[in-house]
Amino acid sequence: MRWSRFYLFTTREVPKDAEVVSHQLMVRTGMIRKTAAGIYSYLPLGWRSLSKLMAIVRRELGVAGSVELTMPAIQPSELWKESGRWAEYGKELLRMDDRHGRDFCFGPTHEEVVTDIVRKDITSYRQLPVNLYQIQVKFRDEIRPRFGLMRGREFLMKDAYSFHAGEDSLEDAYEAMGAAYERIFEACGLDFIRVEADSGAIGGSASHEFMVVADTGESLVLRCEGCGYGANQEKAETKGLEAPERRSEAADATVVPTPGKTTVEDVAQFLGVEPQRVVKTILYRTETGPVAALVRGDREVNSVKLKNLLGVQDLELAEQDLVEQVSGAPVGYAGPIGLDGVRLIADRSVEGVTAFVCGANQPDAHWVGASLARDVHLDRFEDILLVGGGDPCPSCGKPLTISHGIEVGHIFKLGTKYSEPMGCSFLDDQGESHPMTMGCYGLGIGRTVAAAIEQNHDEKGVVWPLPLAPFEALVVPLNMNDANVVGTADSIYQALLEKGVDALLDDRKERPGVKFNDADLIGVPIRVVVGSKSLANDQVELSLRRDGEKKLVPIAKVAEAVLDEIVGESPRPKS
RNA sequence: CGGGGCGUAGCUCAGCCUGGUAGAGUGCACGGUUCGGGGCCGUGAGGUCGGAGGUUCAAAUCCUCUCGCCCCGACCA
Repeated sequence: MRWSRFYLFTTREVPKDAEVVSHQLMVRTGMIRKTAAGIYSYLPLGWRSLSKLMAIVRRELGVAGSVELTMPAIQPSELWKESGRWAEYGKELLRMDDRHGRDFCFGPTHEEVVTDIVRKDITSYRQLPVNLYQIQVKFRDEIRPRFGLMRGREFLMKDAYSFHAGEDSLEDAYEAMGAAYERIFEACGLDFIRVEADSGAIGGSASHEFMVVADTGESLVLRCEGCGYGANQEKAETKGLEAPERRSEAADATVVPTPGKTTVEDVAQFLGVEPQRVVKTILYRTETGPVAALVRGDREVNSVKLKNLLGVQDLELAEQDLVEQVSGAPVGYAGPIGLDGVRLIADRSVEGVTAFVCGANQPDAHWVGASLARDVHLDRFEDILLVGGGDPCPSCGKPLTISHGIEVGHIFKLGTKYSEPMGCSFLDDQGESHPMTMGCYGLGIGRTVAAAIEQNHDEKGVVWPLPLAPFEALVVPLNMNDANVVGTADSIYQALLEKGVDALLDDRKERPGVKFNDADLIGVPIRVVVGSKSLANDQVELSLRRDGEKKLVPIAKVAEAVLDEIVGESPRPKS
């Protein structure tokens, strides 16, 4: 491709609405253009990188046994009503109606559509398993789209769905897809981790996320350096926290005034105890009534764990009125002692806490010297703890580290969540009908490319890993008025094309400085600079964007040398 | 959904408080110079000041409404 005929316009200015590097660079390099909030056009340079990723995805999913199709972006409400999600899915679902007043939505995901397809074709266990995928534009009406392609409203996603006669078959597909994801992200040169994720209250028996470690990531992941355990924060467990020092417990707990002390920190300081000795009582509202969650004062409740444990649909922090109604005191003074008519769920972190402090269920007062055994009767302790960095690993006990991650892929064992209500069933060898067991597998195309930039850039611009680079090599003639320079550059460019190298020729009549800066910005991995000085010795300059080291190469051997670099840059299989 | 901020040239922004001829840098066009890291000199084109209404002799500037965009928050008692 000749730059002068390509559609590629870089900018020096950083767009004011771009906060993260990947967004800034994608705009500055002319990869994307915002069309509306959270909605982007993919310009030619960006589309080339996205296409490279899509090619890798197609290749690896083929290996995993998934078959490509394309489903409609616009979906009829009937299917969503069948699965129940028309009512469940909130405002993120973009709904619309047609001229006849029929309801539709712009698909944020395609479980309903694919299930509808499969139930019409598959009737026997002999036809299973089935594994289908598509790469398609989706829409989720996010409250706050941000970070460019990282969290857009419209986005490109690969989504795959598998259908099985049973758990074993699902397990096979799940592993095959997980392995494919690892190959894909490895091919992209990404530093990623696979972590356990929450699989929700309904259906799913397992779920993993693929996270790219980056400070700009919006998710939190916990990892163990020791044994390789990894989980996102919603799912993460811990071996058990060290209990605060035991205290002998007085005969009775007493209520003390704590005027205006509504936070654990304030109460602990006011009473002169460690926050670990406070038991925190958090009230939630659910569709099955209020719930009180107990957690050690220095820790937080993991509401996802709590929600799963209770098996409820809705779980939200109780509003002020409900808190007063349930605890008889304003927010800040709830406690487990004498808290009637509310389900009490205690985290394991409170188990060993003796002589503790807790809210007295009356305004401006707390209990001190309370005892679990004497004052609160709890049958058991649950895991509803939000695990943090430093907590012991659940499998080996070493301290976990916490980091931000960008979720680039998510694989999920769905079970029969969709197949059952939608009647997607098959006959087994006994002639009995069963709903199919399903898996689904998502991979964010735009987000993965953004993550790759997030992880591969310097102060001058993008430093593309070769597999995702929009071009593999850039040929830069420095002086467009020098016929020899232009001619040599052109013949090198042609030679590269003949060898199958994805090459870009910067044939613009620009000053060298402009060309160098643009070259650094767009980050093409291999650069061939043709200048009159080295040309005098029949040499050109070859360098890699990654390290910038220049070496002189005879003109006749340039194409060969570029090929060598491409081979050298290609990811090697991990042993 | 709550709070805050911003909409002025293609882009980044001044001007608004204190009403009176629409500005800079960059980009773009043309000419010259330069030709290995966004060089220099000159000339020029380019703006319904987001939109509507109001106040005023006069509104980018003050008031009201509206649209768009951005940021923060949306929970730990």
